[in-house]
Amino acid sequence: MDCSWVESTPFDRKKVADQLLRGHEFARQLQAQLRSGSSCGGTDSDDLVAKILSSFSKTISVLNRSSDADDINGSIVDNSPPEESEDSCRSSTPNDRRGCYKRRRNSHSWARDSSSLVDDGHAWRKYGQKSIQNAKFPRNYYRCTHKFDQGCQASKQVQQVEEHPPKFRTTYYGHHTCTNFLNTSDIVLGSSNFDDSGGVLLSFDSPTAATPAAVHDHERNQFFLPADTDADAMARVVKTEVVMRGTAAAEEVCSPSDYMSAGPSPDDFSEVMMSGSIGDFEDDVLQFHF
DNA sequence: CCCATTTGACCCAG
DNA sequence: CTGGGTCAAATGGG
Repeated sequence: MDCSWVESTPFDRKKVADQLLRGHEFARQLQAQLRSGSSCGGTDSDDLVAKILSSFSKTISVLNRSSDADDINGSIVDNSPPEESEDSCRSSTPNDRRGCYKRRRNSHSWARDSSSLVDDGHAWRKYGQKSIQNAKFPRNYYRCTHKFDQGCQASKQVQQVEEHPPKFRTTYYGHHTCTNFLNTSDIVLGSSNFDDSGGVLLSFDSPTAATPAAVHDHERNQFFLPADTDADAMARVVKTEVVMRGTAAAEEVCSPSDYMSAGPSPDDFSEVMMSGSIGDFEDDVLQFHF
């Protein structure tokens, strides 16, 4: 229910809706190309990816300007000096934890289902476990090990959702800003896991898309990549999504204009992939939430 | 001794 | 008020 940015200005709202629709349309075209199988190395695909990137970059840029630097900025980068609310309240009154933490609000998240507990290449520290109502299995809460020494805001929840074919749902929140990766080379595009399962579902949810136009045409932007989608094509779509997310973080570090004009280099992309912990794609579903 | 996990209490959003 | 997310003391392993 957090749509403060939507209410900011009608001008921004229209801009966001326009850019989302553009991105949506480009994505649809890209999807068509992927399905027709004529995308390998084609300049059309690259062109579309560039357009999608541009649209979503602009969208994020507008969002970053419109929001009060709370949700989007705060959840992605903790570049700003950490407000000492945490420390102060902890040190002053150890037994009174009222107001000592903020519950995560509508931060970006994406979920993946897997049949086993796979290592995503990041160091996680478990900090909680809760039994969830109407759920057979407890939910486990993890944060990045480098939350405090590097201010990494990434966290994840893992919950077993099925027993017989064991199925674990991992939901990731926030982005890794830490630099500790266990094995980077294996994580990104180095595997042939793309083609041995039933395909991958990419779902770009938009919980903040209260914009009428956006909701109308953009309720759920899904890409289903068939099992025979080649790794290259898959990488393009995922790259699109990941760079989108990386953009917001990048804009905190460098200036938006830098990013917009130059665009992400392949190196940037690799780094974003890492920090997003988009790992191997052996699993069934990979789902993003914005 | 250090660090990760466990676990009950605490806190907040809905 | 309740469910769920987080904290932090206690505990255990290396």
